[in-house]
Amino acid sequence: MKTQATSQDVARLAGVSQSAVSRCFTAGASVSEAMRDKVQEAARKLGYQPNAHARSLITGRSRIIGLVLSHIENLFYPAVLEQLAQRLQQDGYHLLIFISDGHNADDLVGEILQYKVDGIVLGATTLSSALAQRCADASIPVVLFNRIMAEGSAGSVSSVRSDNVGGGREIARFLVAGGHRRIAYLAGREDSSTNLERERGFREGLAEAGQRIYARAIGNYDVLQARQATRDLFAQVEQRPDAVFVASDQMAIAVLDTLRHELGLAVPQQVSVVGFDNVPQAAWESYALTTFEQPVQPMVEATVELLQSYLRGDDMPHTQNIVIAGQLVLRGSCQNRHQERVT
Amino acid sequence: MKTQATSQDVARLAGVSQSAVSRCFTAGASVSEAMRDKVQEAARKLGYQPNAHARSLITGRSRIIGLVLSHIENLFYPAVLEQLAQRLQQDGYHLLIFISDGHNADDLVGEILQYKVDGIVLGATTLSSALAQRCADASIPVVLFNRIMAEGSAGSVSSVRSDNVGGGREIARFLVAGGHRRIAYLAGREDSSTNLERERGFREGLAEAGQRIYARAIGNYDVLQARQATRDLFAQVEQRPDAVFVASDQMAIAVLDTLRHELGLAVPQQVSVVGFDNVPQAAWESYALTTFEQPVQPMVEATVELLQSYLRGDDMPHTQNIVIAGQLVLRGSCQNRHQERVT
DNA sequence: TTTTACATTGCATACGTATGCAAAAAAATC
DNA sequence: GATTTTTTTGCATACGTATGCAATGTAAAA
Repeated sequence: MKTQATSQDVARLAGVSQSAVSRCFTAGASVSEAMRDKVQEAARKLGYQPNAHARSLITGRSRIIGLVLSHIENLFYPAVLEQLAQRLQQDGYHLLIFISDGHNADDLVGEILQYKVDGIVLGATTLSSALAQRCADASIPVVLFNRIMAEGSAGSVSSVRSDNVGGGREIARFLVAGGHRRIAYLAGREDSSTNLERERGFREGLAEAGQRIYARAIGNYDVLQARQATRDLFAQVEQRPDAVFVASDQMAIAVLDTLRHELGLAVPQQVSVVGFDNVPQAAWESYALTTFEQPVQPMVEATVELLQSYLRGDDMPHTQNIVIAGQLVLRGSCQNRHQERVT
Repeated sequence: MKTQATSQDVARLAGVSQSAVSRCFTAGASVSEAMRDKVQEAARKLGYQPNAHARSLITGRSRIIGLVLSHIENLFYPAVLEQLAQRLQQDGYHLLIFISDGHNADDLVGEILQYKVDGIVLGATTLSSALAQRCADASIPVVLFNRIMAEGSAGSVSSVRSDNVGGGREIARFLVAGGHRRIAYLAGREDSSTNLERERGFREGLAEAGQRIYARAIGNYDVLQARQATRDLFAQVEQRPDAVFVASDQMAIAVLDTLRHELGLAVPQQVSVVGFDNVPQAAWESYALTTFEQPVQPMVEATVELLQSYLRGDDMPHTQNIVIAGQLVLRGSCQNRHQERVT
């Protein structure tokens, strides 16, 4: 159980002072060529690595970003995690993971604060305004990823999300243009900002064409509930929906399977299905799900930019809500119903 | 930009010494009822949270575990990450994420050492023995997750993996028992321990029945390469394979899509397909993939146990290789071919 | 009451690094 | 060569906590 080498050890071996060693490992410090060589040589011999904790203690920055996730049922998040981690790593930051089960949010914020993280990304849970205020008091920037705060919350919490309203609207227009007349909506968690926005846009889009949601059920972003909701929506054979917009790809895939394998309905011939997210699995040929893309890479980029401008101490609006444009991705799960009417 | 409260601040407000505050936040320290109340009251008022970096500086433990991942294309890892993070969190540990692209392994180990992590879990990359030695020198326990070191490596590196050999063998027996006579193998990365072991077990199982691998191609655990490999395997119509064992579910799903939608072959009627991992997507009805389960929960549990016994300083064999038993999960992607022969 | 044991508290120090300041050394200017 | 300017280096200190040690207070035993 050896103990790791410290800058003191390196200094002793190299015959210089500890501060000289420190300067050799600090970008932009004033160090002569000879000194650098001596120190690096000694450091290499001892396998020295600066102690990040001691460093952060004195600099006041940990170069750690806290990422809060809840159960990652949503297939959208693995890619987010990977890209965010990779992007931050380029800049010398790293992600510390916190799993929220929805009940421990209070303890969780405490733990996060202990690590004196330089920033927090909330990926899959929402923060009560009290907790957000606590982070703000500690002057830690918080970015909500793919969600926004409930109305009227205190605290300076920024957010990055895709254009949920626009996406919902575009999907409505697309389905209407495709000749659908009985368009259903399968909701996610009713209180989530993603669901609220997508549904709002969807209703607007339908209204433009004088339509309304023909039938509605709730899936809570849960696969099993989505399956049950599908059974409910398509229970009465007469006048069943001819299209359904499902609030997430994850659920949409479950809907597709339920329609095809349990209810014996053909997609897209009898029912068109549209999802939201464009998770990798939506492209799998067996599903070929038409969906609205949430562009992970730009969203991650915006998140990192937001954090960094905080860290640089830029003067900027205290809180910023960034919306990233997405686009409809057309695949095989929808059909144009005009032709069949004509014939 | 307020600065966060320190134990000094709390001590001043509560009218006690800094050490008293420290003791109130240290489990098992000697503190009177009255003292605890005073301090907690003051701490609450100031929103005090102990500084984890200062703490780890003095205790020598960071309560951080480094998790190294490469590009998480493999659908097996999201569940691992979540469960591992959650399990460690229960014990007051947290995961710090490092993404390896295969080239930066050297820098990566340096960065990990800077954070003085209490342990390292290598999830999706392999470590050269030199780097493993470096961690061993720093007396940091390393656990390889789902992989083992190349032969003859130095360093004390433990591992947790599923029974790849047994799984391969069982799959071979199952396919043979199902009356298949032209059984193909689609390999993953040829130098990976998972692929080597699965293939070895598979060959053994076939040999028991006097069979051999009828055709073989390489997918490198990559979806696109797996698709190309599928085309190659099933190129000649005559005497094409009647079954294929694919080294990962991820690839197996791509194989299924290629067979059905590109080559027009019916699964399981014309070809049986077996995967490995039992990722959640294997259960989706459109694939219904027969596969060998790698049980995430027990593997995570074993990993945590291993780390903790190191941290407790238990006397134990310097390096331990734990194999977790899995089981074959039967779904619809395979068919028994005996009947069709009889008729 | 006196002695002994024990629980509680404060003092002082150490963990490993970064950085302001002054001293020293080197380079540039005259 | 003398002086000024610039670069390089070491000294000393601070970051926020945990902990050994001694001092104090309190309860138990005699």
